[in-house]
Amino acid sequence: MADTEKNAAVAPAEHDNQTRSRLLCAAVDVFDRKGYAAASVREIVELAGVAKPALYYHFGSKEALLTAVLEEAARAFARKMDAAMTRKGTARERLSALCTDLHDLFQEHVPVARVAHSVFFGPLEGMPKFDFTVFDRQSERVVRQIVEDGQAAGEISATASPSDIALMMMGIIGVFTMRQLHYGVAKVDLATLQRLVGLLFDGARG
Amino acid sequence: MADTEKNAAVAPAEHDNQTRSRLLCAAVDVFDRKGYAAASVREIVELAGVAKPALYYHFGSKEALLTAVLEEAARAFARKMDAAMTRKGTARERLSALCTDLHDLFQEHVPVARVAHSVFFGPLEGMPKFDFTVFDRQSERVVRQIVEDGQAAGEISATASPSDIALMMMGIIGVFTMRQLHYGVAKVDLATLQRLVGLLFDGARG
DNA sequence: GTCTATACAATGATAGAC
DNA sequence: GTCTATCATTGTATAGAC
Repeated sequence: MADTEKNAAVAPAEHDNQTRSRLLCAAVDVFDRKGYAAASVREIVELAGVAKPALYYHFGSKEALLTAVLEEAARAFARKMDAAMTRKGTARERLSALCTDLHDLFQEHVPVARVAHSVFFGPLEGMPKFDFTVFDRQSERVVRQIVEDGQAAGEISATASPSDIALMMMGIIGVFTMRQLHYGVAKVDLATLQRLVGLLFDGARG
Repeated sequence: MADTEKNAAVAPAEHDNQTRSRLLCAAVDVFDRKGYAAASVREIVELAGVAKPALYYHFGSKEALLTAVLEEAARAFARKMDAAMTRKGTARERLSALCTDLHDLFQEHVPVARVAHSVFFGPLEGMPKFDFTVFDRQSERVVRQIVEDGQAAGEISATASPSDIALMMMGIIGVFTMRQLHYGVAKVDLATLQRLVGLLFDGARG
């Protein structure tokens, strides 16, 4: 009873996650275009080129499929944030680089980012249990760290509130992200992004 | 044939828009909790205490019901923005007041604001045709006007880009709005809001 | 204007063969 | 692991009485 299903070879589950990844890819596309609630499993499996039970075999439910998409997105986000944490340079340079990194990350994965964004701003009921505050907490943690380093180096006023500056950075990140993911509004290019960080440092007063 | 239905009195349609307003109110509540796509007309009419055909008599479809909600929200938003445009004071005071006004507007109508926010960040397909850029354009227009007035009065650096400052303001508005409408993240209080505007003027450098 | 009763399509999920 | 065939449920919308 213990070795009834592992009598093949050394590889336990090496057949092909091709079906699984095809389903994930199709799910992102349909969730993005229709929204999670309005997306039908029928359309997802047709786009993936598999039958319906394959989805339920690999994920168990439509809800679990969305969870899998979000968890993969959260891991990619966390990797970028960790990289931003250890980068060297002035606070201004590091915050600019953080914005550029996030800009590039979202640009490379627009559909996934749109799904995550949409679910984050969507309703609570009928949604999978997913702690979206990880994005917020990770962002704030990294920005606060950079700000405190900048204060220690004398680049940022010692009397300034790190959490206020972190909020301003979240605002900058929010505004360019929104314009990157939402159709119909003009995108913020990288040069403008750099100027916004500069404006936060230097002030509008002049 | 011309006067077959207006032979009653002077009042043409004064019976009671009670059913209509009850439906609008119930729609906001259900759209907020379930999201537009997952909201069922059955739940809406039950909450409103009317039967299903009453909804289709007054609005024609579930989609038109959402449109009615959004249009009312857009009118309330436009009124606040017009008021902010004509307010007197320094640029700093006017931008602070603008933030406070929007904060209060959203606070008084959290469910409606959540619905509008959710649809704005939601999918395109299956949604009513609604030009969400009116919010963006109105905000930018008002902020730019205040910034240009501030530059003319010497309160804001003449070399600063009005559109950059407008983007920063949109970021501030975005970050406190997001934290006001989304459950699970700490709200930004009014005092912090004032400090953020101050930070935009004075800069983090100190 | 508002109701009861219903038409009819589409949904998420499963049983059982292979 | 993947399929065909099917289930029970729920969805939006409407016909017709009052």
